[in-house]
Amino acid sequence: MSEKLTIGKLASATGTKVETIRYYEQIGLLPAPARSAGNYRTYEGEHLRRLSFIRRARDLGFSIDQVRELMGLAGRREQSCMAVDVIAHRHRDAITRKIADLTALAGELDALIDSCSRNTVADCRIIEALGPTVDMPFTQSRAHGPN
Amino acid sequence: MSEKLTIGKLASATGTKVETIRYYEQIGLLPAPARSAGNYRTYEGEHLRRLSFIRRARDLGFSIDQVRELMGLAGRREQSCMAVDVIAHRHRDAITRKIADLTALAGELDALIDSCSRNTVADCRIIEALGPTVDMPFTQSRAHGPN
DNA sequence: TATGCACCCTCTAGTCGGTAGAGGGTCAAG
DNA sequence: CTTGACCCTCTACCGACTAGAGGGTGCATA
Repeated sequence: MSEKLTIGKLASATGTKVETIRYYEQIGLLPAPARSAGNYRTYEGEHLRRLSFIRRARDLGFSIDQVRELMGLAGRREQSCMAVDVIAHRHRDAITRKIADLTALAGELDALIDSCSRNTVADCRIIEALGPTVDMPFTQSRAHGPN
Repeated sequence: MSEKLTIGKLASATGTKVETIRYYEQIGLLPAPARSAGNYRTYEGEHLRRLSFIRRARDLGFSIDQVRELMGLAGRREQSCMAVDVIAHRHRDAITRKIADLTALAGELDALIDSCSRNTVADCRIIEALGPTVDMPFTQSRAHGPN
């Protein structure tokens, strides 16, 4: 039983912040460990395994709910892993969509940036492109000011 | 002065939710409008212009702080628009990074998904790849259960 | 033995950009 | 005069943490 860890050791072993570990315990993602005489959390190898799993899944962008699902499924070793596959695919699809969205956004921004003449704000095409009216954006508002 | 708008009209004119408009007022992004006798917000053309600007910038992914900056700059018409250009470029760079991160992630996920044999969880390579130990993930933990 | 320091504890509040709901008031039409 | 759409404020919630206050513990060193 030399595998006892303080929260700090577990944190550095998994590349997680101490606060995050306590947070995972609070939301029921990581089981509450035993406590020492001085009320310190004492983690075992099992916690290390679980937290590593959580970290890897999180690093791959799975949500906490997805991680919960994956961990639930991981325990049922004799069942089909189709459900696991489905979660992974869904996540992959979401990432595909996100990349497409960002790429479209990047295109729009590039057009905006290219149009900038780098002169004064008065004829800045970026500001122009953002505003609905071509001339006099916000000139009235200086009376009561932005913010 | 036929340009007076209720919050609902402003919302549908700009494709914003009513709650979001009130939120923008609360955080000082949109100036507080005059009130009617019945305490209704009464917006003018200027508000419409400002909110349209905000919406477009937000749709392009600028943060609220960036929108604040852009609006501050938009008023100073005689100054150089270099600062505007800088904000746009910074945002564009952030998006480039995000796309790269997501693309890398997608690659990792694809490898994971390809490796799935679609048999039982026991030999599911997805679960395996997530866990640090190849055998017996979480088998002890079923005693006190996940969550 | 005292003291210092790193580490741990709980509890609360803040981040970002809204969203949702409770519990009420206003306005115009029929 | 009632109905229903709209508006008001206030508060709490979402995800996934992060930060800080105010205190306790454990160990090494003087």
